Amino acid sequence: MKNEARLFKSLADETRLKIFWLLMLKEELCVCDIMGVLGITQSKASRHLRYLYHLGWVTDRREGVWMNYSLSVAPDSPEDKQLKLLADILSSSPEAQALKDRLEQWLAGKGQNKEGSAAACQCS
Amino acid sequence: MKNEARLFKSLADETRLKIFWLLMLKEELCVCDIMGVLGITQSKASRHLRYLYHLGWVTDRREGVWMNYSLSVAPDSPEDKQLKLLADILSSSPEAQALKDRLEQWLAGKGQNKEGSAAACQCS
DNA sequence: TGACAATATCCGGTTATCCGGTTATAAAAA
DNA sequence: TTTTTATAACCGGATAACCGGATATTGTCA
Repeated sequence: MKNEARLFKSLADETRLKIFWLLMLKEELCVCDIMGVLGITQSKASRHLRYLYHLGWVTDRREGVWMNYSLSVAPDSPEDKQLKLLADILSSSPEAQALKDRLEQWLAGKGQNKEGSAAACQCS
Repeated sequence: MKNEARLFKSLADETRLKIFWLLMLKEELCVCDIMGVLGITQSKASRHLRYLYHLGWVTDRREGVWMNYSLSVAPDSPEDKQLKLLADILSSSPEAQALKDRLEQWLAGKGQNKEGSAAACQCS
């Protein structure tokens, strides 16, 4: 059952849990979005995203300089059920609601400057 | 979301996962059952069981010298749904099936000697 | 009471995890 | 080509997790 334990280990870190939550809310986010919304260092954001990537939880999509991440579970797969349950658990947390607000605020601010272009990442 | 992370951390250890699985199969087991079926030291079995106890996943019931543990989730509670999903995930593992066999074998062997008494724990 | 059996806790050693800071890579822009 | 920007990988150091063996605790029985 080593695989199963490893699966849960990926959910056992608060930062990774928040990243899961953000990606369930938004579909696709770049590293600098995660950094900005969670207020963490680039090193930390990237490290956890690669961790999830190597486990197969997320896929990456390059868009010029930006690396976009999104959840990569097939609909109706066991992983999909697990994610739905995870969303259930997280959504009842007040902290998760606050994060949702911060995400929307962040994305709105991003849309203002250079709304024609792909993105405007005023990181730090 | 610290609480949620801690919750998943309790599932992130292979031994604890196996203990969960055994308790889902049998309802109530003493420490020496866990030791015997999993082939682990007494120290290890007891430590993980206390860990789960302090998290509220299991309850203990003293029966003379023996300490019996059982899952303590209320029916239809969020934790109950989590456990059902956990059972789902684990049951598809071949290792889990093997464990189930070993458990039945162990319990059968236990019933033979002293079948009138509460138990006969030929530990080690 | 003393001896014993099952379990809990303590001790130290090893390993894994997480972090910030730094450096390397890759794509765009100048 | 050089520079800049976004990201990935690497490097110690601090902390936490896990383990086996030893010891303490608790209940039972003679």
